[in-house]
Amino acid sequence: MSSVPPSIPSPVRIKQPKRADLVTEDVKRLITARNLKPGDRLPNEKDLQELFGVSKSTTREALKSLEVQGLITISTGPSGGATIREVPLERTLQLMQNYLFFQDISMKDLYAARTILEPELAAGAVANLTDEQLARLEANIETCQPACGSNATLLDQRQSDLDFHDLLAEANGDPFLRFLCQLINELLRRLVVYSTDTPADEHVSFGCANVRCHTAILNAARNRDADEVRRLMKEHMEEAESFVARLNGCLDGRLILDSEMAPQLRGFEPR
Amino acid sequence: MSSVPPSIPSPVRIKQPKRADLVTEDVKRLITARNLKPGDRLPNEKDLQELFGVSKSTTREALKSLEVQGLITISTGPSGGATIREVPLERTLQLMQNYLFFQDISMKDLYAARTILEPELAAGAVANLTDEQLARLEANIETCQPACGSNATLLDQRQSDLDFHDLLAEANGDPFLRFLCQLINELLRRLVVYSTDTPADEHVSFGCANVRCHTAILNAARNRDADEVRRLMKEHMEEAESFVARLNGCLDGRLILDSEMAPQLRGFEPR
DNA sequence: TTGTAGTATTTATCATGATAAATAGAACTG
DNA sequence: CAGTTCTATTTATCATGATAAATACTACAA
Repeated sequence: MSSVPPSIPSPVRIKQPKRADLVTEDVKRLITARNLKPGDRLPNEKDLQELFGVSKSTTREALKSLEVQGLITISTGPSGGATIREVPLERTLQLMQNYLFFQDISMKDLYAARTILEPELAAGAVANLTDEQLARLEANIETCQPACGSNATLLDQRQSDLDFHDLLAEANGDPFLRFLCQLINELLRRLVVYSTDTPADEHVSFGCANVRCHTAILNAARNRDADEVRRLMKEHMEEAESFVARLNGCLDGRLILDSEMAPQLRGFEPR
Repeated sequence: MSSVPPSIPSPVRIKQPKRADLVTEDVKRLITARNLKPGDRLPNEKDLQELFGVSKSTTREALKSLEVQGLITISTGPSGGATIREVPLERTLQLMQNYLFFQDISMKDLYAARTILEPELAAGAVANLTDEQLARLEANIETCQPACGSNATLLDQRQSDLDFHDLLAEANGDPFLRFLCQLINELLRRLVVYSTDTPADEHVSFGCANVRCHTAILNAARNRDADEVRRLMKEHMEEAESFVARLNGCLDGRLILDSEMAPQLRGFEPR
């Protein structure tokens, strides 16, 4: 018999890591150790097989893992293979939604976080807003003017409303706060559904209120009045939450698919 | 399982989605459509091959993708194969750290978000805290008493300090706010490094201040005084940030590996 | 110069096993 | 009954191609 001691049947046996996962880790170490940057290339499949002493299928699974994690793209052709890339925001948001799919997140929860974060995000963006960004904010408000719209148009407006907040997020210098707000915006964008029997005029009221709030925020931002922006945004969030509640807005519990997301997910990287 | 469908050469080339990714999407649709829950099993490899009309390697890559995303675990043996699971928090945090690896997040950014969120998190937890949780908080404070410790012990105390905040997070009823705070805690836990030449007594001061703050927060929590908890936590965050700054704490820019994380990542699921 | 056609490289996908390891459940044993 | 062994099932990993498709580059033609 071998020298391995008779494994004591413990309640939790240690799961043997799979080779592909070990290779994935090795590649990550390689990235950290060699300080590889987006655009740098990994060795091709054949070389990786030799480098780590594993078979083709194991190598391919490891690369698949890195691809799913958003860390590499793979292309065919000469000088093809795996290229490191900056993990796209969209990819991260999608992976996060896999998690939230199983959590019982309510609209109330989302708005609780939003009411805390958005005012600070907006206030922090005020100082950085360029003329161009201010112009885009103004243009966005135009788009959101609720005219006589079909129901589909009204839903489109809910999407455009969110763009206003994404634009503000872009102007904030804090990448982490930005990320948190983008996450919330994305969740609202993908998962909010309204009951079909909601009267259209309620939606119109919602749109009008948003336009009013956004306009006020934009004006305060033009005056570089961060405190006022914070105050207005807080009000806006509280009002918006009550509108959503009145419209029976709730979160759709479903898995987001890759194909619903931005094209960068497909792995195409211009340069 | 025959040949790949021919593609018509169009003027606008769209990146052809890979088969494995299409299969991954199909499985996700299956999960949503059939309302599959954690513990439910997918068909085995062979059946999936037939179901989707793809080869073994493609099937395996699709399963690998789902596994990396944390949506399934795979086991061998009779009645083995892919089992749906709730995406573990740890998995999600790791995937998110892949994203943040490329973002230039500073300690200041992290503490900005923390100072906004933690006070609300703590205040929201007060009403829900059970006696058992209060006891655990108290026990945690004991652990963090900075005695005469080696440098390694001092760093361990930084980790234990974070446990206090994780314990509070657990008691908050809002799963989304909880998630955000757990994310921050995890980032601090994994990525904060201190310069080696920091005097030990500064670390001791830090530890003492934390114990003081945590004690005050615990007392206020026992009195179910949410406002006081909020106020104390805000103070605590501001003080902690200045301590970290004085200790030259900064974020280690590296990729987190699976093996650093909790065992649930390995795919083991009791039941 | 500009566009096209050819060529070599590399991944994508398929096919078809073989051996090893993990595992659940049945059969056996003290 | 409790523990062990046997056995069938299923994935893990390897091996070894073959054909198809995407792509970078080069050579050639208008």
